[in-house]
Amino acid sequence: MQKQYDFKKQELKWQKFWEKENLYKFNPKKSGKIFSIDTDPPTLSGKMHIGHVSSYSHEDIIARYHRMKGENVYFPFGVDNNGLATERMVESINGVTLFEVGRKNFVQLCQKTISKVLPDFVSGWKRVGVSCDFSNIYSTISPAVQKISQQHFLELFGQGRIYQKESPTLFCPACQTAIAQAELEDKEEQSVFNDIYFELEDGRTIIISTTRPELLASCVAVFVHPRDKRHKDLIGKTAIVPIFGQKVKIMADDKVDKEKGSGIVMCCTFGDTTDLDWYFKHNLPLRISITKQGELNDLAGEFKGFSIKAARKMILEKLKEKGQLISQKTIEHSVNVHERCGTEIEILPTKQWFIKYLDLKEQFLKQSGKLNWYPKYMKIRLDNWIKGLRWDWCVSRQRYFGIPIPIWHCKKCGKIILPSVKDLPIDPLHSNPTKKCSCGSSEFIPETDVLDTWATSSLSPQIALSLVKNKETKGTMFPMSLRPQAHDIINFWLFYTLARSSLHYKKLPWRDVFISGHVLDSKGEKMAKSKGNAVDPEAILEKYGTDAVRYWASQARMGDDFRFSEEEIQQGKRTATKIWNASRFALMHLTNYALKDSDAKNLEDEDKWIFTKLNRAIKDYAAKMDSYEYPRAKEIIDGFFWNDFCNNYLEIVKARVYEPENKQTLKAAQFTIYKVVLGILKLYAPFMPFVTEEVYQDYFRKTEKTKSIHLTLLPEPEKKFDFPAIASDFETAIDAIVQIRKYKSEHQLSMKAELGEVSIKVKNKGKIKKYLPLISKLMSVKKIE
RNA sequence: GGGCGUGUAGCUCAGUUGGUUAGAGCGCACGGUUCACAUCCGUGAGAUCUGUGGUUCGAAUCCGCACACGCCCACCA
Repeated sequence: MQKQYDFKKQELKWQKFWEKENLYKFNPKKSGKIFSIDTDPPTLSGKMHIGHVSSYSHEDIIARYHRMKGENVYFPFGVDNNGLATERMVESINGVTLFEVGRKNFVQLCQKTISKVLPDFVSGWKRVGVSCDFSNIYSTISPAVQKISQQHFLELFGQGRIYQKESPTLFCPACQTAIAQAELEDKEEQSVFNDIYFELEDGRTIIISTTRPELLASCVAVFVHPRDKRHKDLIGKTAIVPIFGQKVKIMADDKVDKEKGSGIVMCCTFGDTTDLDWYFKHNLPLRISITKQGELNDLAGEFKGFSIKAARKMILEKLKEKGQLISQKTIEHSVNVHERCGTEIEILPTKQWFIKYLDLKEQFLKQSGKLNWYPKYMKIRLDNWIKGLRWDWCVSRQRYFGIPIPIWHCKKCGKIILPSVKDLPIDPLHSNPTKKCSCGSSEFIPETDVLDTWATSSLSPQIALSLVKNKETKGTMFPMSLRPQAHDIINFWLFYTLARSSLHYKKLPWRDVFISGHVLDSKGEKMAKSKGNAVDPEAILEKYGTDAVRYWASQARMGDDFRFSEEEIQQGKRTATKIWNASRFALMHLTNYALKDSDAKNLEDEDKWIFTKLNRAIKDYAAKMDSYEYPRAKEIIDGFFWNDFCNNYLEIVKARVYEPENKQTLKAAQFTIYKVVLGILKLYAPFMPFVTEEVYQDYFRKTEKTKSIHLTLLPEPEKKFDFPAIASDFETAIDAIVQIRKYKSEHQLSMKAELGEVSIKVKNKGKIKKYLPLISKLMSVKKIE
């Protein structure tokens, strides 16, 4: 063994070893309880960030723990390379836009680019030591996954839960697609609040304040608050919209904010979601003046063809000319933007496909209640979201690189034609139905929309399990054991998966849900590229090694965001070095020692003490791990290893192994060292898989036989090594040692200094009488009272 | 506006079902080792447990209120 632990060399070596040995390959035939993880497939959008390192470390600690408990762990890996995010990546890598190259070429380019970047992408996860089965990974755009997704779509169609409807939809003019409620994000924007005169039919004038004057052409009503005394007499009157001249009714609705502006508000189809509510509630006419491209249309007359922003400026100028713009003031307000591109969303009537599920809110809430939530309070977040749902799930997207909606429309009678399941996956653009339409026509119009990525990701348990080839085993694996994920996508991934599982199987998708947090910068602020405070995981892994970084990650409390801390990583590195070093030192004394259970007969009290402590640590550790409290488990093993084992046990046993009084006591010490070091390594293995493997391979493999520490079983508390009474007495002896050390420290003496004449007072002298010779020898003290 | 969470040593965090002197790591001070440790070990200082009112023989822990911070949702004309 080399003199110093070279993490770079060793980590790479063991990573390759695991891969070569297919160590983490799932074996469906293996006996034992299955622990299956619905791994979150990272989005193939370039680089792994520090948050990935953290969250996959968490999952991996859990996976490794269960594997070492003897469970058959199914820990699959997939990449999400379906949809808008991938399109954007492909565009930026290749320096083209999809509009330039056309749909067919673009899809090909996507496939090509994906296969190019995938190996590098996956290697990042391997470097983090994630023990997924990388021999068989899935991709959400693969034909197999397309088939699963389309098949489930057809199933919902059969249930009557898929419908297409022209309906006001959240629409992103930049991405040219419909988006879902969950894809909205708030953005603080500066805007101008414009006070505009409206004339009434009876000649009076009112003032209306708006930030969106370009929508005047879409104005369909004016609202006041029903209990606003100032405007009571306006209700029922008719106003004339400036410039465009349409006559609109003035109505009352209690959603109007009396304090805002003049307390009179115009309703346009559609300026925001309130307009939408009013449109439905008051049965208002539809006046759309904006196109999907974000320009004004015919209805806007002279402003047709201008962008929203340009038109806003022009209309304001015209109002000014006419004397109808009274005042303007700059305000900060938040607007709804598309989370993928930051563009302000519009509400436009478009034809979209929906999954009907608003009627199932109660059922979803019930399912949420049946899940085991870690931490518990995250359930409330999901429940609030479910209660607040207002729209059915819009699953169609007007994108190119996605899973096609498997539908044709008959050109003659308009009937919807579905493919049969055995022909899936299909792209209606490139294939035709196998039969004529019932009306006799054989001409079809393909559906051009693709499915929202969440419509596919929500089937992740089905996708993950599709990789399991053994049918019998697969049948027992749903619901899965665990869904690990971050709290930011509870409303997306977690909810949608729960909903799909409910719709298709009337079952929970998993038993447990584990929620992790985000990584903040060292000051506790959100990391963002724009702020320049993002941490590059490559550099950190390079500098400190994976074990050290995982050590930092494993301090994160479940559900909580936590800070990036280079100090904690350094602590991790120290721990890895200490594990390597202490093991090396301890095992140095075991050359030529062959483990024999009979050696346990001659255990000294310090051996019995450390065994008792180990038993305790094992028990506490397991309890914490079982409830996903790995930071606490790590603390337990840290304390046992560093304090009890290194600083106390090794220091005490040193003399015994250097100069043993007899063979029996030496062998008892060697027996203890063997067992305890191996125990420590195993307990650390889920956290620090590399350094523990290094020591295991170097010393234990030849005797333990199992080819990797990660395939061994965790130690269990053993009754024959439990000596509570002796341990308690021995603990008192250690207290006495502490008192002697204190005396020496206060007198600025070396710990080795001989205290011949000085007598030291210790507590509980009676209890530790039998240890006085040992203490006296260890601490070089003659007189102890 | 609604919901959730957090507030404990200079910093980051533990504190199980309320129970004798509130813990750890880092940092700090002092000392010792350097024949296991690109170090390590020891000793120590440092906390009116955010505030406030209550329940109790007893509260960091339970309850009410207030304040601060963070997040989610809604609003955002």
